[in-house]
Amino acid sequence: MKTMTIGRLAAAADVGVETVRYYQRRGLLAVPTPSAGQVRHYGDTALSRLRFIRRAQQLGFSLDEIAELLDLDENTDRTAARALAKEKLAQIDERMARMAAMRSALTELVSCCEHTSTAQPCPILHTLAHPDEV
Amino acid sequence: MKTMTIGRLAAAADVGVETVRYYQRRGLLAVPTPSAGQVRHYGDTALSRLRFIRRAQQLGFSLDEIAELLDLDENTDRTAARALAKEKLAQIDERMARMAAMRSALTELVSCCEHTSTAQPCPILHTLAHPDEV
DNA sequence: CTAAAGTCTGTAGTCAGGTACGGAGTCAAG
DNA sequence: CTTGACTCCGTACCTGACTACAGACTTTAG
Repeated sequence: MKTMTIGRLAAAADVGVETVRYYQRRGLLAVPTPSAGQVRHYGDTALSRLRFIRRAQQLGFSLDEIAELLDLDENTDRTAARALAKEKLAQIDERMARMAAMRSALTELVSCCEHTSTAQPCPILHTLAHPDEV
Repeated sequence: MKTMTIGRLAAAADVGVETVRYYQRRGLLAVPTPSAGQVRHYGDTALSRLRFIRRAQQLGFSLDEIAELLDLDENTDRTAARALAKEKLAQIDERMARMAAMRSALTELVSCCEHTSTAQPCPILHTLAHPDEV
C-alpha cells in the first residue's frame, strides 16, 4: 500500500496540514502510530475519510454532524443517515426562507429608492430609521 | 426629553445590556457623559439608533456595514446607500445559490435512498465515501 | 555532509457577534 | 438606613472551523 506523510495527504485532499491535525484533534481522523521513527504515515483510508469530510461539508454538514455520519455503516444505518440528511434539508429550507425574506425586503427598498424623487430622503435609510411609517 | 438608564434602553430595544455596551465599544452607539454622578442617561436618539441596528441586521447587514450605513445621511447619500444595498443583495443571491445547490444534491440523495433496495448500501453514505462512481 | 524542507507537539490567535463575570460604586423603595 | 437592584469598567469566555507559530527533531536533495 502506498503511504504518505501528512503533507502529501493534506495536498491530496486539498486541505492544509493544520486542518488535518485539527480533524484529528476533533476525532474525525485517526492518528496512526509511527511505524519507525517519529513521522506518521497515512494510507488511502485516511485520504478517503478526508474527502468524505470535505464533501459532507459541501452539503452543509457541520463537523459534529460529519462525525455522526462517519460513525454510520453504509450497509446497516440507512435510516439514520436518511434522518440526518432530512434534518439538514429542513435546516437549509429554513435558512433559505430567511434569506428570501431579506432579499425581498431589500429588493423592495432598492427599487423604491430608484423610482422616487431625489428630492425626498433615501427610502433605504429612512425605512431603517423609521420603519413604522411604511 | 425622557431619558433612561442603559437597562431600560436595552429593554426598550429588546437587546441585552451587554449588547448595548458592545455596540458602544464597536463605535455604533455613542457613550454619553454622565450629567451628574456616574450613571449615564440615554435619550430617544440612542433608542432609534439601536433599532436601526437591529433592523439592518435583519436585512443581513453586518455590524461593520451598519456602521457605514449609520454614517450616511438620508438626504444626501442615496447613491451610497443604494450601492450598499445592492452589494448585499448580490451577496444574498450568491449564498442562496450555494444553498440551493446543497439542497438539490441532498434531495437527490435522500430520494435515491428512499427508492432503492435496502439490500444495497445506503446511497447517502456511499456517495459521500465514493462520489466518483455516481 | 549539509542545508532546506518537512514533521511533531503544544499553545495561542482569528473572525463575528455577542455573553458572562467580578468587584466596586450608586440609586430607590421600604 | 439598609437592602437589593442596577450601573460601571475591564477582562475573559463562547461557537465553529480553522490558522499560525515556536522550538525541537527528522528526512531528503544535492
